[in-house]
Amino acid sequence: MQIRISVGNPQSIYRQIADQIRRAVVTGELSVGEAIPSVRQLAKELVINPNTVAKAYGELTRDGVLEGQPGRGYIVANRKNIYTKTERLRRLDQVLDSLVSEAITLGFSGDELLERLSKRLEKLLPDQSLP
Amino acid sequence: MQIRISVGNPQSIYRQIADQIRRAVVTGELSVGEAIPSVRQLAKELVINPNTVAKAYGELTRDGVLEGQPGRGYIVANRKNIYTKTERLRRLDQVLDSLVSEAITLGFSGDELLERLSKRLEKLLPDQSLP
Amino acid sequence: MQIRISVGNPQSIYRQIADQIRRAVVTGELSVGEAIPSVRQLAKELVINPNTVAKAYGELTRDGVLEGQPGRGYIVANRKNIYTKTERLRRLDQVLDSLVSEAITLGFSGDELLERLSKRLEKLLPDQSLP
Amino acid sequence: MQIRISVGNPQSIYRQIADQIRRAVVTGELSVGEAIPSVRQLAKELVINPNTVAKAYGELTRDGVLEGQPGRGYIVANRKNIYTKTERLRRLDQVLDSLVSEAITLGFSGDELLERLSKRLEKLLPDQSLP
DNA sequence: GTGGTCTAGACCACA
DNA sequence: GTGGTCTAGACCACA
Repeated sequence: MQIRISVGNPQSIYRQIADQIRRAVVTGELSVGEAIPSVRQLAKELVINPNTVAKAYGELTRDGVLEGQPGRGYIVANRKNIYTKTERLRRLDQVLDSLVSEAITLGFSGDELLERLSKRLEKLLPDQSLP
Repeated sequence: MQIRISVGNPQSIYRQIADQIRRAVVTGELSVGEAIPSVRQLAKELVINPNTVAKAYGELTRDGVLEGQPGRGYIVANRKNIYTKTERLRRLDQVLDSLVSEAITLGFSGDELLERLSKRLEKLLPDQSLP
Repeated sequence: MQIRISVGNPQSIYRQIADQIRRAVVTGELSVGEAIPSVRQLAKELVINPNTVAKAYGELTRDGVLEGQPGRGYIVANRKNIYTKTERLRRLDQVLDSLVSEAITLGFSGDELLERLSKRLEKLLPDQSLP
Repeated sequence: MQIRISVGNPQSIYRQIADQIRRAVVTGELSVGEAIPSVRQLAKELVINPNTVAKAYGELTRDGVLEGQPGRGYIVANRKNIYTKTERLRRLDQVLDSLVSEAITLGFSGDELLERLSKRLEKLLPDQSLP
Protein backbone atom coordinates (compact mmCIF):
# COMPACT_ATOMS: atom_id res chain seq x y z
CA MET A 1 0.00 0.00 0.00
CA GLN A 2 1.06 3.56 -0.70
CA ILE A 3 0.96 6.18 2.04
CA ARG A 4 1.24 9.87 1.30
CA ILE A 5 1.60 12.79 3.63
CA SER A 6 1.31 16.49 2.96
CA VAL A 7 2.99 19.09 5.07
CA GLY A 8 0.10 21.48 4.40
CA ASN A 9 -0.86 20.59 7.93
CA PRO A 10 -4.63 20.47 8.40
CA GLN A 11 -3.85 17.17 10.16
CA SER A 12 -0.71 16.17 11.99
CA ILE A 13 1.56 13.75 10.17
CA TYR A 14 0.95 10.82 12.48
CA ARG A 15 -2.80 11.37 12.10
CA GLN A 16 -2.57 11.41 8.33
CA ILE A 17 -0.75 8.07 8.44
CA ALA A 18 -3.22 6.53 10.86
CA ASP A 19 -6.19 7.75 8.83
CA GLN A 20 -4.85 6.33 5.61
CA ILE A 21 -4.19 2.94 7.15
CA ARG A 22 -7.64 2.94 8.74
CA ARG A 23 -9.14 3.69 5.36
CA ALA A 24 -7.10 1.01 3.60
CA VAL A 25 -8.28 -1.55 6.15
CA VAL A 26 -11.87 -0.39 5.84
CA THR A 27 -11.90 -0.49 2.05
CA GLY A 28 -10.22 -3.88 1.96
CA GLU A 29 -7.05 -2.61 0.35
CA LEU A 30 -5.31 -4.14 3.34
CA SER A 31 -6.62 -7.47 4.58
CA VAL A 32 -6.46 -9.12 7.98
CA GLY A 33 -3.06 -10.61 8.67
CA GLU A 34 -1.36 -8.58 5.98
CA ALA A 35 1.93 -6.96 6.94
CA ILE A 36 2.33 -3.21 6.74
CA PRO A 37 5.62 -1.37 6.18
CA SER A 38 7.96 -1.47 9.16
CA VAL A 39 8.29 1.66 11.26
CA ARG A 40 11.73 2.40 9.92
CA GLN A 41 10.97 1.60 6.32
CA LEU A 42 7.95 3.88 6.21
CA ALA A 43 9.82 6.62 8.04
CA LYS A 44 12.58 6.44 5.47
CA GLU A 45 10.11 6.43 2.59
CA LEU A 46 8.26 9.48 3.88
CA VAL A 47 11.44 11.16 5.08
CA ILE A 48 10.10 11.64 8.57
CA ASN A 49 11.23 10.56 12.03
CA PRO A 50 10.57 6.92 12.97
CA ASN A 51 8.98 8.11 16.21
CA THR A 52 6.23 9.76 14.21
CA VAL A 53 5.39 6.55 12.39
CA ALA A 54 5.59 4.64 15.67
CA LYS A 55 3.06 7.02 17.16
CA ALA A 56 0.59 6.32 14.37
CA TYR A 57 1.09 2.56 14.60
CA GLY A 58 0.77 2.76 18.37
CA GLU A 59 -2.61 4.45 18.14
CA LEU A 60 -3.85 1.93 15.61
CA THR A 61 -2.65 -0.91 17.81
CA ARG A 62 -4.42 0.48 20.86
CA ASP A 63 -7.59 0.76 18.80
CA GLY A 64 -7.26 -2.83 17.69
CA VAL A 65 -6.64 -2.05 14.01
CA LEU A 66 -3.05 -3.32 13.95
CA GLU A 67 -1.23 -5.98 15.93
CA GLY A 68 2.46 -5.95 16.72
CA GLN A 69 4.39 -9.13 15.96
CA PRO A 70 7.31 -8.94 18.36
CA GLY A 71 10.46 -8.57 16.35
CA ARG A 72 8.62 -8.90 13.08
CA GLY A 73 6.68 -5.71 12.57
CA TYR A 74 2.97 -5.04 12.42
CA ILE A 75 0.09 -6.80 10.70
CA VAL A 76 -3.55 -5.90 10.23
CA ALA A 77 -5.46 -7.27 13.21
CA ASN A 78 -8.62 -9.27 13.22
CA ARG A 79 -10.99 -6.44 14.05
CA LYS A 80 -13.38 -6.68 16.93
CA ASN A 81 -15.08 -4.04 18.98
CA ILE A 82 -13.14 -3.40 22.13
CA TYR A 83 -15.17 -0.43 23.33
CA THR A 84 -18.56 -0.40 24.99
CA LYS A 85 -21.51 0.95 23.05
CA THR A 86 -21.44 4.07 25.22
CA GLU A 87 -17.77 4.68 24.60
CA ARG A 88 -18.15 4.11 20.87
CA LEU A 89 -20.92 6.68 20.71
CA ARG A 90 -18.93 9.09 22.82
CA ARG A 91 -16.01 8.82 20.43
CA LEU A 92 -18.21 9.15 17.38
CA ASP A 93 -19.98 12.20 18.78
CA GLN A 94 -16.65 13.80 19.55
CA VAL A 95 -15.58 13.45 15.93
CA LEU A 96 -19.00 14.56 14.71
CA ASP A 97 -18.89 17.71 16.82
CA SER A 98 -15.52 18.61 15.33
CA LEU A 99 -16.94 18.01 11.90
CA VAL A 100 -19.95 20.22 12.49
CA SER A 101 -17.69 22.95 13.80
CA GLU A 102 -15.48 22.73 10.77
CA ALA A 103 -18.45 22.67 8.41
CA ILE A 104 -19.95 25.76 10.01
CA THR A 105 -16.61 27.52 9.77
CA LEU A 106 -16.54 26.69 6.08
CA GLY A 107 -20.02 28.08 5.67
CA PHE A 108 -21.98 24.88 5.04
CA SER A 109 -25.47 24.28 6.38
CA GLY A 110 -26.51 21.13 8.20
CA ASP A 111 -28.37 19.87 5.15
CA GLU A 112 -25.44 20.46 2.85
CA LEU A 113 -23.25 18.59 5.31
CA LEU A 114 -25.57 15.58 5.44
CA GLU A 115 -25.83 15.46 1.68
CA ARG A 116 -22.07 15.68 1.25
CA LEU A 117 -21.47 12.93 3.79
CA SER A 118 -23.89 10.76 1.86
CA LYS A 119 -21.89 11.30 -1.31
CA ARG A 120 -18.57 10.54 0.37
CA LEU A 121 -19.99 7.35 1.83
CA GLU A 122 -21.11 6.18 -1.60
CA LYS A 123 -17.66 6.88 -2.92
CA LEU A 124 -15.66 5.38 -0.06
CA LEU A 125 -17.90 2.42 0.70
CA PRO A 126 -19.55 1.48 -2.58
CA ASP A 127 -20.34 -1.96 -1.23
CA GLN A 128 -21.88 -0.87 2.03
CA SER A 129 -21.87 -3.89 4.29
CA LEU A 130 -20.44 -3.37 7.74
CA PRO A 131 -21.76 -4.66 11.09
CA MET B 1 -26.56 37.25 23.10
CA GLN B 2 -25.66 34.63 25.64
CA ILE B 3 -22.48 32.59 25.19
CA ARG B 4 -21.87 29.40 27.14
CA ILE B 5 -18.77 27.28 27.40
CA SER B 6 -18.23 23.86 28.90
CA VAL B 7 -14.88 22.68 30.18
CA GLY B 8 -15.77 19.14 29.08
CA ASN B 9 -12.91 18.92 26.64
CA PRO B 10 -14.32 17.95 23.21
CA GLN B 11 -13.73 21.40 21.72
CA SER B 12 -11.28 24.05 22.75
CA ILE B 13 -12.83 27.02 24.49
CA TYR B 14 -11.97 29.54 21.80
CA ARG B 15 -13.63 27.30 19.23
CA GLN B 16 -16.77 26.99 21.31
CA ILE B 17 -17.01 30.76 21.45
CA ALA B 18 -16.29 31.27 17.76
CA ASP B 19 -18.82 28.62 16.73
CA GLN B 20 -21.54 30.08 18.89
CA ILE B 21 -21.05 33.53 17.43
CA ARG B 22 -21.01 32.11 13.90
CA ARG B 23 -24.27 30.34 14.60
CA ALA B 24 -25.85 33.45 16.10
CA VAL B 25 -24.87 35.46 13.02
CA VAL B 26 -26.10 32.76 10.71
CA THR B 27 -29.45 32.34 12.46
CA GLY B 28 -29.96 36.06 12.62
CA GLU B 29 -29.79 36.25 16.39
CA LEU B 30 -27.04 38.78 15.76
CA SER B 31 -27.56 41.18 12.88
CA VAL B 32 -25.07 43.02 10.69
CA GLY B 33 -23.57 46.00 12.46
CA GLU B 34 -24.63 44.80 15.90
CA ALA B 35 -22.03 45.08 18.62
CA ILE B 36 -20.84 42.02 20.53
CA PRO B 37 -19.42 41.92 24.06
CA SER B 38 -15.90 43.29 24.40
CA VAL B 39 -13.01 40.87 24.87
CA ARG B 40 -12.60 41.84 28.50
CA GLN B 41 -16.27 41.79 29.33
CA LEU B 42 -16.84 38.35 27.85
CA ALA B 43 -13.67 36.97 29.45
CA LYS B 44 -14.85 38.25 32.83
CA GLU B 45 -18.33 36.85 32.31
CA LEU B 46 -17.03 33.38 31.37
CA VAL B 47 -14.18 33.49 33.88
CA ILE B 48 -11.59 32.65 31.26
CA ASN B 49 -8.41 34.18 29.97
CA PRO B 50 -8.95 37.27 27.76
CA ASN B 51 -6.43 35.79 25.30
CA THR B 52 -8.89 33.00 24.64
CA VAL B 53 -11.68 35.39 23.73
CA ALA B 54 -9.29 37.46 21.65
CA LYS B 55 -8.28 34.35 19.76
CA ALA B 56 -11.90 33.59 18.89
CA TYR B 57 -12.65 37.17 17.82
CA GLY B 58 -9.45 37.20 15.80
CA GLU B 59 -10.42 34.11 13.86
CA LEU B 60 -13.90 35.48 13.21
CA THR B 61 -12.42 38.75 12.02
CA ARG B 62 -10.04 36.98 9.65
CA ASP B 63 -12.99 34.99 8.33
CA GLY B 64 -14.99 38.15 7.75
CA VAL B 65 -17.68 37.39 10.32
CA LEU B 66 -16.74 40.23 12.65
CA GLU B 67 -15.20 43.60 12.09
CA GLY B 68 -13.01 45.34 14.64
CA GLN B 69 -13.94 48.96 15.40
CA PRO B 70 -10.64 50.39 16.67
CA GLY B 71 -11.19 51.51 20.23
CA ARG B 72 -14.85 50.52 20.20
CA GLY B 73 -14.89 46.74 20.11
CA TYR B 74 -16.26 44.40 17.48
CA ILE B 75 -19.42 44.44 15.37
CA VAL B 76 -20.98 41.86 13.08
CA ALA B 77 -19.55 42.37 9.61
CA ASN B 78 -21.29 42.35 6.31
CA ARG B 79 -20.31 38.78 5.55
CA LYS B 80 -18.77 37.41 2.40
CA ASN B 81 -17.26 34.01 1.75
CA ILE B 82 -13.52 33.96 1.53
CA TYR B 83 -12.99 30.57 -0.04
CA THR B 84 -14.20 29.47 -3.44
CA LYS B 85 -16.87 26.78 -3.53
CA THR B 86 -14.31 24.24 -4.78
CA GLU B 87 -11.86 25.03 -2.04
CA ARG B 88 -14.57 24.81 0.60
CA LEU B 89 -15.68 21.41 -0.66
CA ARG B 90 -12.12 20.15 -0.82
CA ARG B 91 -11.60 21.06 2.82
CA LEU B 92 -14.89 19.58 3.89
CA ASP B 93 -14.23 16.32 2.07
CA GLN B 94 -10.89 15.98 3.81
CA VAL B 95 -12.61 16.08 7.18
CA LEU B 96 -15.41 13.82 5.98
CA ASP B 97 -13.00 11.12 4.82
CA SER B 98 -11.31 11.16 8.19
CA LEU B 99 -14.70 10.85 9.86
CA VAL B 100 -15.78 7.90 7.75
CA SER B 101 -12.61 5.90 8.49
CA GLU B 102 -12.90 6.57 12.17
CA ALA B 103 -16.60 5.72 12.28
CA ILE B 104 -16.19 2.45 10.44
CA THR B 105 -13.24 1.54 12.64
CA LEU B 106 -15.52 2.12 15.62
CA GLY B 107 -17.94 -0.36 14.12
CA PHE B 108 -20.62 1.96 12.76
CA SER B 109 -22.24 1.53 9.36
CA GLY B 110 -22.72 4.35 6.88
CA ASP B 111 -26.42 4.54 7.72
CA GLU B 112 -25.77 4.71 11.44
CA LEU B 113 -23.26 7.46 10.78
CA LEU B 114 -25.72 9.54 8.76
CA GLU B 115 -28.40 9.09 11.36
CA ARG B 116 -26.09 10.07 14.17
CA LEU B 117 -24.90 13.15 12.33
CA SER B 118 -28.53 14.14 11.88
CA LYS B 119 -29.08 13.87 15.62
CA ARG B 120 -25.98 15.89 16.44
CA LEU B 121 -27.02 18.59 14.02
CA GLU B 122 -30.43 18.86 15.65
CA LYS B 123 -28.74 19.26 18.98
CA LEU B 124 -26.01 21.66 17.88
CA LEU B 125 -28.00 23.71 15.36
CA PRO B 126 -31.56 23.65 16.64
CA ASP B 127 -32.64 26.61 14.51
CA GLN B 128 -31.32 25.56 11.17
CA SER B 129 -31.11 28.12 8.35
CA LEU B 130 -27.70 28.76 6.81
CA PRO B 131 -26.61 31.16 4.00
CA MET C 1 0.89 13.17 45.74
CA GLN C 2 4.44 11.94 45.70
CA ILE C 3 5.73 9.92 42.76
CA ARG C 4 8.97 7.99 42.95
CA ILE C 5 10.87 6.20 40.24
CA SER C 6 13.76 3.82 40.50
CA VAL C 7 16.23 3.27 37.73
CA GLY C 8 16.62 -0.35 38.83
CA ASN C 9 14.49 -1.02 35.80
CA PRO C 10 12.12 -3.95 36.31
CA GLN C 11 9.56 -1.56 34.82
CA SER C 12 10.10 1.27 32.38
CA ILE C 13 9.94 4.75 33.84
CA TYR C 14 6.70 5.76 32.16
CA ARG C 15 5.11 2.55 33.40
CA GLN C 16 6.24 3.18 36.97
CA ILE C 17 4.62 6.60 36.81
CA ALA C 18 1.38 5.30 35.31
CA ASP C 19 1.18 2.50 37.87
CA GLN C 20 1.64 4.83 40.79
CA ILE C 21 -1.04 7.20 39.59
CA ARG C 22 -3.40 4.30 38.95
CA ARG C 23 -2.80 3.11 42.48
CA ALA C 24 -3.30 6.56 43.98
CA VAL C 25 -6.61 6.85 42.17
CA VAL C 26 -7.66 3.38 43.23
CA THR C 27 -6.80 3.90 46.87
CA GLY C 28 -8.47 7.28 46.95
CA GLU C 29 -5.27 9.20 47.56
CA LEU C 30 -6.25 11.11 44.43
CA SER C 31 -9.92 11.94 44.00
CA VAL C 32 -11.99 12.63 40.90
CA GLY C 33 -11.40 16.11 39.54
CA GLU C 34 -8.16 16.57 41.44
CA ALA C 35 -5.28 18.03 39.48
CA ILE C 36 -2.05 16.10 39.09
CA PRO C 37 1.39 17.62 38.55
CA SER C 38 1.88 19.14 35.10
CA VAL C 39 3.99 17.24 32.61
CA ARG C 40 6.86 19.66 32.92
CA GLN C 41 6.71 20.00 36.66
CA LEU C 42 6.82 16.25 37.26
CA ALA C 43 9.57 15.82 34.67
CA LYS C 44 11.64 18.44 36.46
CA GLU C 45 10.97 16.89 39.84
CA LEU C 46 11.97 13.40 38.71
CA VAL C 47 14.80 14.73 36.52
CA ILE C 48 13.52 12.94 33.46
CA ASN C 49 12.43 14.03 30.00
CA PRO C 50 8.96 15.60 29.72
CA ASN C 51 8.17 13.20 26.87
CA THR C 52 8.41 10.31 29.28
CA VAL C 53 5.89 11.85 31.65
CA ALA C 54 3.66 12.73 28.69
CA LYS C 55 3.72 9.11 27.61
CA ALA C 56 2.48 7.96 31.00
CA TYR C 57 -0.24 10.61 31.13
CA GLY C 58 -1.25 9.75 27.58
CA GLU C 59 -1.77 6.10 28.45
CA LEU C 60 -3.80 6.99 31.51
CA THR C 61 -5.91 9.38 29.46
CA ARG C 62 -6.60 6.76 26.81
CA ASP C 63 -7.64 4.36 29.56
CA GLY C 64 -10.00 6.95 31.00
CA VAL C 65 -8.10 7.44 34.26
CA LEU C 66 -7.04 11.01 33.56
CA GLU C 67 -8.59 13.81 31.56
CA GLY C 68 -6.69 16.58 29.83
CA GLN C 69 -7.91 20.12 30.49
CA PRO C 70 -6.72 21.99 27.41
CA GLY C 71 -4.14 24.50 28.51
CA ARG C 72 -4.60 23.69 32.16
CA GLY C 73 -3.05 20.29 32.70
CA TYR C 74 -4.58 16.99 33.73
CA ILE C 75 -7.16 16.02 36.33
CA VAL C 76 -8.39 12.67 37.61
CA ALA C 77 -11.30 11.63 35.39
CA ASN C 78 -14.67 10.37 36.44
CA ARG C 79 -14.00 6.68 35.86
CA LYS C 80 -16.27 4.60 33.73
CA ASN C 81 -15.71 1.38 31.87
CA ILE C 82 -14.87 2.11 28.28
CA TYR C 83 -14.01 -1.45 27.28
CA THR C 84 -16.33 -4.34 26.54
CA LYS C 85 -16.45 -7.22 29.00
CA THR C 86 -14.50 -9.34 26.51
CA GLU C 87 -11.79 -6.74 26.10
CA ARG C 88 -11.53 -6.20 29.83
CA LEU C 89 -11.04 -9.92 30.39
CA ARG C 90 -8.53 -10.10 27.56
CA ARG C 91 -6.52 -7.32 29.15
CA LEU C 92 -6.73 -8.84 32.60
CA ASP C 93 -5.68 -12.26 31.34
CA GLN C 94 -2.73 -10.72 29.56
CA VAL C 95 -1.51 -9.19 32.81
CA LEU C 96 -2.27 -12.39 34.71
CA ASP C 97 -0.24 -14.48 32.30
CA SER C 98 2.73 -12.18 32.75
CA LEU C 99 2.30 -12.47 36.49
CA VAL C 100 2.20 -16.26 36.44
CA SER C 101 5.30 -16.31 34.27
CA GLU C 102 7.12 -14.03 36.66
CA ALA C 103 5.98 -16.03 39.68
CA ILE C 104 7.18 -19.27 38.15
CA THR C 105 10.50 -17.67 37.34
CA LEU C 106 10.79 -16.64 40.97
CA GLY C 107 10.02 -20.17 42.10
CA PHE C 108 6.55 -19.69 43.54
CA SER C 109 3.79 -22.25 43.23
CA GLY C 110 0.27 -21.39 42.11
CA ASP C 111 -1.03 -21.70 45.67
CA GLU C 112 1.65 -19.44 47.05
CA LEU C 113 0.82 -16.92 44.35
CA LEU C 114 -2.89 -16.93 45.18
CA GLU C 115 -2.20 -16.57 48.86
CA ARG C 116 0.18 -13.70 48.31
CA LEU C 117 -2.26 -11.90 46.03
CA SER C 118 -4.87 -12.23 48.76
CA LYS C 119 -2.52 -10.58 51.22
CA ARG C 120 -1.66 -7.73 48.87
CA LEU C 121 -5.33 -7.10 48.21
CA GLU C 122 -6.03 -6.82 51.92
CA LYS C 123 -3.20 -4.36 52.23
CA LEU C 124 -3.95 -2.27 49.15
CA LEU C 125 -7.74 -2.33 49.35
CA PRO C 126 -8.60 -2.63 53.02
CA ASP C 127 -12.08 -1.33 52.34
CA GLN C 128 -12.90 -3.60 49.44
CA SER C 129 -15.81 -2.01 47.66
CA LEU C 130 -15.47 -1.68 43.92
CA PRO C 131 -18.07 -2.39 41.21
CA MET D 1 9.17 -33.05 26.02
CA GLN D 2 7.00 -31.07 23.63
CA ILE D 3 7.32 -27.28 23.46
CA ARG D 4 4.66 -25.15 21.82
CA ILE D 5 4.70 -21.47 21.01
CA SER D 6 1.96 -19.15 19.83
CA VAL D 7 2.61 -15.99 17.88
CA GLY D 8 -0.41 -14.38 19.56
CA ASN D 9 1.66 -11.68 21.22
CA PRO D 10 0.97 -11.75 24.97
CA GLN D 11 4.38 -13.18 25.82
CA SER D 12 7.59 -13.02 23.88
CA ILE D 13 8.60 -16.28 22.27
CA TYR D 14 11.76 -16.75 24.32
CA ARG D 15 9.70 -16.34 27.48
CA GLN D 16 7.16 -18.89 26.35
CA ILE D 17 9.95 -21.39 25.83
CA ALA D 18 11.68 -20.63 29.11
CA ASP D 19 8.45 -20.87 31.07
CA GLN D 20 7.49 -24.18 29.55
CA ILE D 21 10.83 -25.68 30.41
CA ARG D 22 10.64 -24.30 33.95
CA ARG D 23 7.22 -25.87 34.34
CA ALA D 24 8.40 -29.19 32.98
CA VAL D 25 11.30 -29.23 35.42
CA VAL D 26 9.08 -28.22 38.28
CA THR D 27 6.42 -30.80 37.55
CA GLY D 28 8.99 -33.53 37.07
CA GLU D 29 8.28 -34.03 33.39
CA LEU D 30 11.97 -33.31 32.98
CA SER D 31 14.29 -34.78 35.58
CA VAL D 32 17.71 -33.66 36.81
CA GLY D 33 20.43 -34.55 34.35
CA GLU D 34 18.05 -35.14 31.49
CA ALA D 35 19.06 -33.62 28.15
CA ILE D 36 16.84 -31.09 26.39
CA PRO D 37 16.67 -30.41 22.64
CA SER D 38 19.65 -28.54 21.21
CA VAL D 39 19.27 -24.90 20.30
CA ARG D 40 19.33 -25.65 16.58
CA GLN D 41 17.01 -28.60 16.77
CA LEU D 42 14.36 -26.76 18.75
CA ALA D 43 14.66 -23.68 16.54
CA LYS D 44 14.13 -25.82 13.47
CA GLU D 45 11.20 -27.61 15.05
CA LEU D 46 9.45 -24.36 16.03
CA VAL D 47 10.51 -22.56 12.86
CA ILE D 48 12.00 -19.65 14.79
CA ASN D 49 15.33 -17.91 14.99
CA PRO D 50 17.99 -19.92 16.89
CA ASN D 51 18.90 -16.73 18.76
CA THR D 52 15.50 -16.86 20.36
CA VAL D 53 16.02 -20.37 21.69
CA ALA D 54 19.52 -19.48 22.80
CA LYS D 55 18.11 -16.52 24.72
CA ALA D 56 15.70 -18.79 26.60
CA TYR D 57 18.35 -21.39 27.40
CA GLY D 58 20.70 -18.62 28.49
CA GLU D 59 18.22 -17.25 30.98
CA LEU D 60 17.48 -20.71 32.35
CA THR D 61 21.18 -21.37 32.72
CA ARG D 62 21.74 -18.11 34.58
CA ASP D 63 18.86 -19.03 36.86
CA GLY D 64 20.33 -22.44 37.57
CA VAL D 65 17.57 -24.41 35.88
CA LEU D 66 19.73 -25.73 33.06
CA GLU D 67 23.40 -26.48 32.80
CA GLY D 68 25.35 -26.19 29.58
CA GLN D 69 27.47 -29.22 28.66
CA PRO D 70 30.14 -27.71 26.43
CA GLY D 71 29.81 -29.32 23.02
CA ARG D 72 26.98 -31.57 24.14
CA GLY D 73 24.00 -29.27 24.66
CA TYR D 74 22.05 -28.55 27.81
CA ILE D 75 20.83 -30.75 30.67
CA VAL D 76 18.51 -30.09 33.58
CA ALA D 77 20.61 -28.82 36.47
CA ASN D 78 20.45 -29.73 40.08
CA ARG D 79 18.36 -26.73 40.98
CA LYS D 80 18.93 -24.31 43.78
CA ASN D 81 17.25 -21.02 44.45
CA ILE D 82 19.38 -18.01 43.72
CA TYR D 83 17.36 -15.38 45.51
CA THR D 84 16.63 -15.22 49.20
CA LYS D 85 13.03 -15.67 50.28
CA THR D 86 12.78 -11.97 51.10
CA GLU D 87 14.14 -10.89 47.76
CA ARG D 88 11.78 -13.25 45.94
CA LEU D 89 8.78 -11.90 47.84
CA ARG D 90 9.84 -8.32 47.23
CA ARG D 91 9.97 -8.93 43.51
CA LEU D 92 6.68 -10.77 43.49
CA ASP D 93 4.92 -8.03 45.44
CA GLN D 94 6.14 -5.46 42.97
CA VAL D 95 4.40 -7.31 40.16
CA LEU D 96 1.33 -7.97 42.29
CA ASP D 97 0.88 -4.29 43.12
CA SER D 98 1.04 -3.45 39.46
CA LEU D 99 -1.54 -6.14 38.75
CA VAL D 100 -3.95 -4.93 41.38
CA SER D 101 -3.90 -1.33 40.11
CA GLU D 102 -4.45 -2.44 36.56
CA ALA D 103 -7.24 -4.84 37.49
CA ILE D 104 -9.13 -2.30 39.56
CA THR D 105 -8.70 0.28 36.81
CA LEU D 106 -10.28 -2.24 34.46
CA GLY D 107 -13.24 -2.45 36.80
CA PHE D 108 -12.59 -5.77 38.50
CA SER D 109 -13.04 -6.34 42.21
CA GLY D 110 -10.47 -8.08 44.37
CA ASP D 111 -12.60 -11.21 44.48
CA GLU D 112 -13.03 -11.31 40.75
CA LEU D 113 -9.29 -10.90 40.41
CA LEU D 114 -8.55 -13.83 42.72
CA GLU D 115 -11.06 -16.00 40.96
CA ARG D 116 -9.68 -15.15 37.55
CA LEU D 117 -6.13 -15.83 38.67
CA SER D 118 -7.29 -19.21 39.89
CA LYS D 119 -8.73 -19.98 36.48
CA ARG D 120 -5.59 -18.88 34.65
CA LEU D 121 -3.46 -21.02 36.95
CA GLU D 122 -5.57 -24.07 36.21
CA LYS D 123 -5.13 -23.43 32.55
CA LEU D 124 -1.41 -22.62 32.64
CA LEU D 125 -0.31 -25.06 35.33
CA PRO D 126 -2.66 -28.01 35.01
CA ASP D 127 -0.47 -30.34 37.05
CA GLN D 128 0.28 -28.18 40.04
CA SER D 129 3.11 -29.18 42.38
CA LEU D 130 5.94 -26.71 42.86
CA PRO D 131 9.16 -26.93 44.92
C1' DG E 1 16.58 -7.22 10.93
C1' DT E 2 12.25 -5.62 14.15
C1' DG E 3 9.98 -2.35 17.75
C1' DG E 4 10.35 0.12 22.57
C1' DT E 5 12.24 3.54 25.60
C1' DC E 6 14.38 7.62 26.57
C1' DT E 7 16.85 12.02 26.01
C1' DA E 8 17.46 16.90 24.41
C1' DG E 9 15.39 20.20 22.40
C1' DA E 10 12.57 22.96 18.91
C1' DC E 11 8.25 24.95 17.66
C1' DC E 12 3.33 25.50 17.86
C1' DA E 13 -1.53 25.94 19.74
C1' DC E 14 -4.06 27.29 23.46
C1' DA E 15 -5.40 29.55 28.27
C1' DG F 1 1.83 29.11 31.96
C1' DT F 2 -0.23 24.35 29.78
C1' DG F 3 0.13 20.12 26.47
C1' DG F 4 1.03 18.28 21.43
C1' DT F 5 3.99 17.32 17.58
C1' DC F 6 8.17 16.41 15.59
C1' DT F 7 13.17 15.74 14.91
C1' DA F 8 17.75 13.47 15.68
C1' DG F 9 19.69 10.10 17.70
C1' DA F 10 21.17 6.64 21.44
C1' DC F 11 20.60 2.21 23.46
C1' DC F 12 18.19 -1.98 24.48
C1' DA F 13 15.27 -6.28 23.89
C1' DC F 14 13.95 -9.57 20.86
C1' DA F 15 13.75 -12.59 16.32
